[in-house]
Amino acid sequence: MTSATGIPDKPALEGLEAAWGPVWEREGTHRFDRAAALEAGKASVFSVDTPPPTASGSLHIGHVFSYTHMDLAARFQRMRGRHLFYPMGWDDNGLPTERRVQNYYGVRCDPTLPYVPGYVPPLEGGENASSKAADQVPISRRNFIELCEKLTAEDEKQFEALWRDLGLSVDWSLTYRTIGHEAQLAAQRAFLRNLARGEAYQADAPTLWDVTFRTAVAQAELEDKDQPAAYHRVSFHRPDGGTVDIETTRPELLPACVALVAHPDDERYQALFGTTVTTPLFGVEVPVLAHHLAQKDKGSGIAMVCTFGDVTDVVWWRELDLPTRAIIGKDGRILEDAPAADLFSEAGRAAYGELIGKTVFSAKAKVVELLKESGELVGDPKPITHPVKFYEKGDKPLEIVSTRQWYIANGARDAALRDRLLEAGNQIGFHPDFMRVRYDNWVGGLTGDWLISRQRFFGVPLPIWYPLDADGEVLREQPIVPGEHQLPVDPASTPAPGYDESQRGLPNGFVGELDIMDTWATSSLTPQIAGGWETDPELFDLVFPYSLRSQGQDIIRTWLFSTVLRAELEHHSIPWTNAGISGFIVDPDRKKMSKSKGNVVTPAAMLEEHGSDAVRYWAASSRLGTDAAFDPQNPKQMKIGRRLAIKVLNAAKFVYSFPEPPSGAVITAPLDLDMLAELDAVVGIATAAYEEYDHARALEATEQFFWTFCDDYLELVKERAYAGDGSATRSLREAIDVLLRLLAPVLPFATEEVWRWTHDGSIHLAPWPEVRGAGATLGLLPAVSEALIGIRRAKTDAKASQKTEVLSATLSGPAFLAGAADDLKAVGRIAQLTLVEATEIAVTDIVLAEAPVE
RNA sequence: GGGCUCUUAGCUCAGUUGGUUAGAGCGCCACGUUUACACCGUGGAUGCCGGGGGUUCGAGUCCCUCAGGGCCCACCA
Repeated sequence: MTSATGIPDKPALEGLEAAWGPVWEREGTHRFDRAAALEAGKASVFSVDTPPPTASGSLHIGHVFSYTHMDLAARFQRMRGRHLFYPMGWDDNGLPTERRVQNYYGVRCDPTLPYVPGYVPPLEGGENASSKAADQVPISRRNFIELCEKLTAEDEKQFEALWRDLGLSVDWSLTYRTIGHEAQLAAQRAFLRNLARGEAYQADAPTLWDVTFRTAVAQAELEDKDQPAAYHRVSFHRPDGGTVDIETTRPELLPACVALVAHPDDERYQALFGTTVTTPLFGVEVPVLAHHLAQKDKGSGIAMVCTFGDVTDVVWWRELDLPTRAIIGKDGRILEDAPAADLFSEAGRAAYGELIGKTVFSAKAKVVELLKESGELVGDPKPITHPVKFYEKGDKPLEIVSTRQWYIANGARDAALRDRLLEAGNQIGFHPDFMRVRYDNWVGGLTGDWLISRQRFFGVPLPIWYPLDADGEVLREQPIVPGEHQLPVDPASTPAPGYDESQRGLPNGFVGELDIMDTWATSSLTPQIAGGWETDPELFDLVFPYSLRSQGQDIIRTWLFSTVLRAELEHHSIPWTNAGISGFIVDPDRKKMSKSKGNVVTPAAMLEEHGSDAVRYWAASSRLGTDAAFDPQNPKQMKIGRRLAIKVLNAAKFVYSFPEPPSGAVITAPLDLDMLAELDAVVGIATAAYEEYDHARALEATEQFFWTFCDDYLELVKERAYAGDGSATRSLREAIDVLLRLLAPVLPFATEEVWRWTHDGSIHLAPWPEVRGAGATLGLLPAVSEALIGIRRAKTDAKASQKTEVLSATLSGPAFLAGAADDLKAVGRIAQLTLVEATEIAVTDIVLAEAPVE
């Protein structure tokens, strides 16, 4: 224990972070006391499922905002006597890390290369390194992963330092990494159990594909972006020599065309249904079919179906049982061998030859050129802007490629599961409540199961092998799984159970699955990872379901949903009883603040400039779910918080400067009793607000009272306090003790500094103030304050100093004002005060002395 | 196209189940260096509560409608 320290002459906010952070660490202030929690029982635990920030990204103001909200709830509960289980994770697995490593070290992964021990990358800290793939040195998968681990470890150190500076009351002994051993174990175990129950399965199907990262992506990771495009009117040829014109934005997919589709009711095309037409340039015969999804008013009303231009093509392809003639490879370039090549006309083969190896973009230009030459392009392309699906982290449109992938059932194709998930959502307390709608909408709108496999390198491997038959064919439908005791396992470097490594890739041998799991497949298990699921049952029982999930609203469809899903599948339980959803930060123009704008102030610089308490105050003054405007050029809210924190230091110093109340001092003065009764009411409001995760309301009520306490009460009792009046000095100390604790969640540094002047031990482990039921107040403090304002106004109007003596004045108001008449006389420097009973409070007949009394 | 959310002072926002004369902070104006605080104090001015209609004794609050922001989802020929 750090013993009580002296009260400094000039208390300051500077240096409090550096002073108290290490003390909290040394004293274990934020440590989860498992033994005590076990003793007190599960109900005594408050467990927090913390969002693991993406380690390779940078923390921004939005993180500070939402992590502070979480910390406010945690600190409140800790002071309420709950045992806090408050871990922190780092999401260091996945694509953002890979991308950052590529740029930082100037390398890229090529799994076919051998491992080079002691490899030294071409760049170190090359933030401005070229991101052009051509300039990046190919290295082995193992070398690549080593670099990933190295870089994320560095990032995580910086993140932890920032969070400590911000004063997050995380138990830093409870950290995890989503690429770490525990996370891999939990992710693989959960997957194997999904597989055993039939919830995980593999399927060969058209998949949304990012050509830059060369991986499949899931529905939850999609983002629409408006893109320029053009309608190209193109003529197909009827057997009778006539033409059918279609409009397409993707003429380069003509060689992948498998049909034309129009609406069954469309009279213009009814005669064509059941006939065939031939494609322009390539001369492939394709059927004209009817389908209700075709829209009469779009383009020419008849659409070309290609494998695959968009998700509607996939629907048509599936429902009309069309052939697959894909021409786009996983690298986004036109394949060398077109599946329909033998159907092409002579000219078509020549045309296709000119497309091979081209990107979609250049292939399009080439096809348009050829169509113009052949006269099959009608008119000029009409430029449009339309939404196109992108991977949220990518910058090229997604293609649809047919691949074999792993999925987890998410209710999209299973009404019973979907209902269970909706019911789970109902059981969770969303804060604010309307955020549940976003969850419901997402669950209700799912169009397919969750695609969890990724064709990447840095992530948790799918723990699967496949046998090879005597001909060396991979038997995909007979996956080999490890026992749970073998986990975590990397099938790329460990042989399948029952096989020797020498049999890898050989007939009658085995191959390891190379795909890894999507990062959400791991982070959907954060409660299980942090809580020791299956590895520490005692702990898991204590903390699961968690008390609180805290997160941003932008990841309801990903993290929140997937966590509910995994908990439902594995435990038939909700993962947490409450979900606190923070809004996001908008810039002064009401636009979502984006990193690209360049006006981003780093959190570290902000904490440095304003102080952590000030930044926390800013976050705390916004309610959950509400977007907060933030102008980095003019951070007013920070200044207000800073002012409050400084005021706390000074007011407390002032209070403690009065003589200590004599032992046995009793609070008798009406004004003192009334002030404490008001404070009691504030405790009630703040407590109820925090219990509802309404930290902003708690802060507002507390802050409002605190300023009244300083500006009015403190002024009114000054004279009595100087004189050593026990009622006043005791009241002041009791009040400041309560106020400090009410403010402790928001201003952990300033309140701790002050608390330790007179207490051993941390304020953050002090009990939250109790409502004492002090009863209704007379309203004496506000009434006297009003009278005081009258006196002050008279002096201000007279342009006189507040020190000016009042020779005489008349105070009218309720009779109870008499109880504070002496206090009013003292602070107002009133020589003679006459009391007149009235319902309205007013100070009249004020006669000021000529000059201030020195 | 569907859903959610917001619109209150110049700015950022409170405003509970409808209830006197609608609040706070910032900013602005004036005054004041008072034995906690100049990173200060005191006082003051500031409103078609987005528009329109309705319910009610009474509407910032409830209902309808229109307009405008923001977000999510859907659509992508």
